[in-house]
Amino acid sequence: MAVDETDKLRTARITIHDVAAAAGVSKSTVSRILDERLPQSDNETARRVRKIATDLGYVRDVSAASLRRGKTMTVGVIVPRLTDTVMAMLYESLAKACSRSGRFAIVATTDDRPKADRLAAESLLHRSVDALILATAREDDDFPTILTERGVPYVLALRTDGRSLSSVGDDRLGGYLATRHLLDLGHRRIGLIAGPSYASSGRGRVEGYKQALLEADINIDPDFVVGSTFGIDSGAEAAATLMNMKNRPTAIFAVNDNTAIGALSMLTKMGLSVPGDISLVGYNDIPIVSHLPTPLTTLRVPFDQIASEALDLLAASTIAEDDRIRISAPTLIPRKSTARVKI
Amino acid sequence: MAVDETDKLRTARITIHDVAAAAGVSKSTVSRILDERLPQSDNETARRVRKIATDLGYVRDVSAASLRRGKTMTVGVIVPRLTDTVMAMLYESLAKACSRSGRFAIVATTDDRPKADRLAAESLLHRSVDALILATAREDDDFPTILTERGVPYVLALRTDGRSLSSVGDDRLGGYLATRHLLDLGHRRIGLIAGPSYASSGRGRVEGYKQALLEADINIDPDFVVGSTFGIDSGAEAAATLMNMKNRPTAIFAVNDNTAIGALSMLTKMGLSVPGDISLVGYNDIPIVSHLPTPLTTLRVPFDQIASEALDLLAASTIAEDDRIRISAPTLIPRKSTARVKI
DNA sequence: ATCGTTAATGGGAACGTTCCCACTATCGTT
DNA sequence: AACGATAGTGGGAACGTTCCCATTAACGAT
Repeated sequence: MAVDETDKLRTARITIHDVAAAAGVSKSTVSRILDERLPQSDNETARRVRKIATDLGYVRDVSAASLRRGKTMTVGVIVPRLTDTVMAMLYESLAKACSRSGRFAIVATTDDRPKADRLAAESLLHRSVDALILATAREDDDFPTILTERGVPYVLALRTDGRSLSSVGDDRLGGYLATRHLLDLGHRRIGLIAGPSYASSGRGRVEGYKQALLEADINIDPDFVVGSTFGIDSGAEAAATLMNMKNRPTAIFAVNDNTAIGALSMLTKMGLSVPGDISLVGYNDIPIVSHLPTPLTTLRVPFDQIASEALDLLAASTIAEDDRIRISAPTLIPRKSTARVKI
Repeated sequence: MAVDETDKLRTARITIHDVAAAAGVSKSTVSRILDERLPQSDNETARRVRKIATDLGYVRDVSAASLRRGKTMTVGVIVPRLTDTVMAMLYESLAKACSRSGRFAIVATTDDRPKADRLAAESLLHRSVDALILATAREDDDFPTILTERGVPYVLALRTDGRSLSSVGDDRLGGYLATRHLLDLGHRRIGLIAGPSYASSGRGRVEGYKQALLEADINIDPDFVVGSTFGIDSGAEAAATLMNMKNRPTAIFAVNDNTAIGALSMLTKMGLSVPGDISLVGYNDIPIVSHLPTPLTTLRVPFDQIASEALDLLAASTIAEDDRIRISAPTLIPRKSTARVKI
């Protein structure tokens, strides 16, 4: 008998009815008292019901609640891949921010395939997410338009298409700070590993770079701006290109830490010392770069803030036209990979 | 009017009723025909209903289905952190394997806090996952017991407690292969950065190391086995410890790529060349290690297979006593960080 | 021709919640 | 003392599915 009891407790789910019965009120009352969206009432009854609910170990059935409410309290996140540490950091920040507001973030990856964001979105929408957060925005993409047409709320993160609601880092500022840092160290010939043109993040950093050079009255040598992907290999190639020039740069600003790591490899391979022969700046401050043989000077991106702003944009019902793109400022983290230029 | 129509189509969800009405059958019939668990019937009606369903753009409401079925087709994954690339790889493999069986993997992180797996599990169980996959198992932990008592199906991945259903890599073999590789290159004094004792993965690799040395009739010098966490810094420290010995090793096997990267940093800082002065082997083959200045020799872990086996264990209703722990073999990937010992 | 067997169908009750609505009690106001 | 406003309560219908059950149709065997 006692066994049966505990057995029941273990398997059978405790519903709102059980709580209602135990408290001697109706299920409606319990539902209202436990509704986390309503202002928390502190009735005698309310307190008692809450106590009983926790004592009984009641947890709301999300399926039932979602079905009735028409909301799942779930946000879908689409990233190229989680093995890209930058994306993992973004996702962790988003997950944290979601849980603060009682929501849950689920993630799908596109595996870097260009149009795979559609599939990823489909799989997330099948799970009835309330909204999407995309970290895969490309300049020319019409995917946001499709989402709008389908009535799916979404926000772009880290990259923007310039039109959609977006929460991004201040890439222009970051690019400026990085370049300015190198200028302050006396560098005049600064190479840029520029990243792909489709990503707004990369483009912004390039603009910041140019702005800093202009301010310092330095001509922008187009040869010093080398395109790349965001991958490590590409960074290595770009570094080789820069280093094989006749009047080669004394410093390199890489569009992200991955390309910086690739550049570092290549420079080492070429027998150049960092920062002895050449200074190097990355971007993102992924955990590994502070532990490299030469800890990397880089820009720390406030992922937590970017995540908060993204959710904030989702929550807001109306958004002023000039507030559609939230921009969070990065911080320069000087480490060992940058030094005063040798004369 | 026409506007109203399209507007309705856009917002109002298409239900099984709509499909039934359009096909002139009952909702029960539609439900049965679209049930993906039943063998796909190819009636005249079945084909017609399926066609109409896709034409209308019907997608099953997961909340309603979950509520009624009592299953969510969702698997919860708990990892220490996704910024650990190994864990990101595992999660991506699990997500892929889940989607193959029509399920979805959601993830929660413990942020490396020892008992945070309870919280993570709680947050996942709140979302009514059907099962859990844990990559956080510790030797002495009673968390699995708790889960069993609560009747939550679970499988351990990458690490095992020796009792629970588990899908792991063959760490002993991996350790053996790594060490054997170094032995084959003529190394006799091989240092080991051993990892924390609570993780079965680390312990297995240590055993493999010892086995290889024993086979080669080499005494195991306990000083050559240095404990560590799985972190980069810790790898650096351990490498320093090893290199500061009077009769120091000519090769180091690091328990994972992170510690190997730390070790590489430290060795470089100490002015030692890899593999010129010292050979180095890592473990896991995370993407970055093939792009380091010295591409790292390491062991590739078959994450996809480990993920499949984990889901397989979840699916199996009964499991033979000797089949509770599935073991997948890793592969040695020789790169530039290991070379024949200098005489 | 009749019977039993199998296969396909539709009606309707569940799953656990939320939310609309009607109802009662309480309170301050005139 | 009577009144309207306000707050709290409970009944019951929804949300979209699945699944049990009863019914009908089809078919081969006797």
